[in-house]
Amino acid sequence: MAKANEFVKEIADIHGDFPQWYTDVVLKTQLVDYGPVKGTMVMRPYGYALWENIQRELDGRFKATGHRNAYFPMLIPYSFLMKEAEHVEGFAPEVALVTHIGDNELPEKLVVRPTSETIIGHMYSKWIQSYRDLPLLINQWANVVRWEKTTRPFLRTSEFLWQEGHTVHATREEAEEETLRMLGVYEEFSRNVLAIPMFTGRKSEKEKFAGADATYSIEAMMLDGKSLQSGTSHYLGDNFAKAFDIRFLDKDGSHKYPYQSSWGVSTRLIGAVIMAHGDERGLKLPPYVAPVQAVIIPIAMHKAGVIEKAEEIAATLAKAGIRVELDKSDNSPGWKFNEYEMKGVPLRIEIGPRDIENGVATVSRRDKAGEKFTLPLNDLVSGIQNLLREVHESMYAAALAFRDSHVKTVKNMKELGDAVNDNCFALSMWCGDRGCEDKIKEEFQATSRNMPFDQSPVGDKCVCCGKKAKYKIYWGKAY
RNA sequence: CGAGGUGUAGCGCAGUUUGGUAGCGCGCUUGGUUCGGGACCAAGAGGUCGUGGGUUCAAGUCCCGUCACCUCGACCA
Repeated sequence: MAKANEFVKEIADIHGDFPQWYTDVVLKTQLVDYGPVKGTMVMRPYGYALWENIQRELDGRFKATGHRNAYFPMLIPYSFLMKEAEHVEGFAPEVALVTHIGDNELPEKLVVRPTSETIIGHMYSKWIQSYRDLPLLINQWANVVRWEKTTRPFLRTSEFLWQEGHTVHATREEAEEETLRMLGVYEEFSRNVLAIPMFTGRKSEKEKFAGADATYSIEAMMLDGKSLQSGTSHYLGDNFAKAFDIRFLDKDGSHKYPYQSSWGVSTRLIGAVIMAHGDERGLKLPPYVAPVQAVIIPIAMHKAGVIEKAEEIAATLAKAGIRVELDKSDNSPGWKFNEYEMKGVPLRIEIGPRDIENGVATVSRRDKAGEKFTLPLNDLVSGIQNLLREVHESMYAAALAFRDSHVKTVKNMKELGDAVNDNCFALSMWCGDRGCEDKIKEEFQATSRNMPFDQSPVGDKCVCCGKKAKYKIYWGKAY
């Protein structure tokens, strides 16, 4: 881990702010390819399989909390975007517009959705009449388009895949509760599935979603000490309800505006996985989302019985629900070792004449590359299942230890600057003024990440202006 | 949009200064030998040199235009 971090620092120094190894790894491991249009990506099967596993895990959690999936159109009338003042201002500069069909100009421009609050708001105003229609708990899996100026595979692409939850509640309290519940789902998912510890908390006014009353985020620390906003959950108040005239008749017989939440995570999570766990050898995928959890590499394939044994083991593991792949290609074993380590496959199982003779398989863990040990063939399924769990736990522990050692509590601007320039997050008190946030951005290229729910103070003065502090907040350089 | 850079085989590049047969590495194909940490031998396939025009007996190379992409600064899941 330490070695990987040194490597990242070194590369980061050479190539500016963004580590080149990241792009190299993404391309070499065949997660994605560049698309023909700048800033778009083609998700290759290996990368898409990773996304499918993330989807499946998340979707199960959404269902378990009472949500249902639906789908809304990709094209949105431009006028919809205009209905919520802050929302237009936030998104208009980066939306793609459809202006023509063939040679005919459209009477009204269409927006390729950058997010779906507006079209969903429009539909919800038709769907919701009574308090009996609430709460309305809906999620959408979709693609969105945001034309950012600079793009990075997974971290910031012109088009990306995500899920967006859009809920409607009769009361403010219920909507706020939902906002925090889903933030909690994201945190739990990150910890138990992606093996990434997240800082959860509220974003500053400056950093919040255009049109929201409050935005909460999960923030992950990458191995170069930078922050990646990995998911957000917004409390929308009644802003969109008023803009789209969503009203319900309450028990007391009066019309009321409901309160809403929206929340989303995207393919950016794949970027988080790469940069929170990966190293100079390539990917290090957390077992519960790895497209291939264990790869079987037959040794001396031409010798009698080797292939047959490897196939038998593959079938046994697959039957037990382990995502297993047998590589029968005629590449040399050494080549295969490097290939699957680069691709981040958590476990490698070697099976050769020597193993068969001894009734074992030779196994190696990606998170502890180089170490080899043996497992008895007669109990391989539980052996592999235990190892997958252990790999997950040690990956989480390593990420947490790294993060803990890269957070510094700071009292003044010098300490804050030193911390973020030393690839750390800074935790400080803050007066809450936009001016101080702007100043920190200007001086150190660091932005506020979020304000943790545990607001027990680490001082009483703002780190920047020295006035009485209102909040405890994390700062960091971010992707 | 401001500054800089690059376009030559699937990928990475040399060749451009000084115009003269289109090259190298990896990958790919075929055959053989190998196989416990990125194997080796042999034979092959693969090119409108980003693009349009000009100069010249002759242009990847020189001149003019144009397009695309990359890096760095202002916006962002």
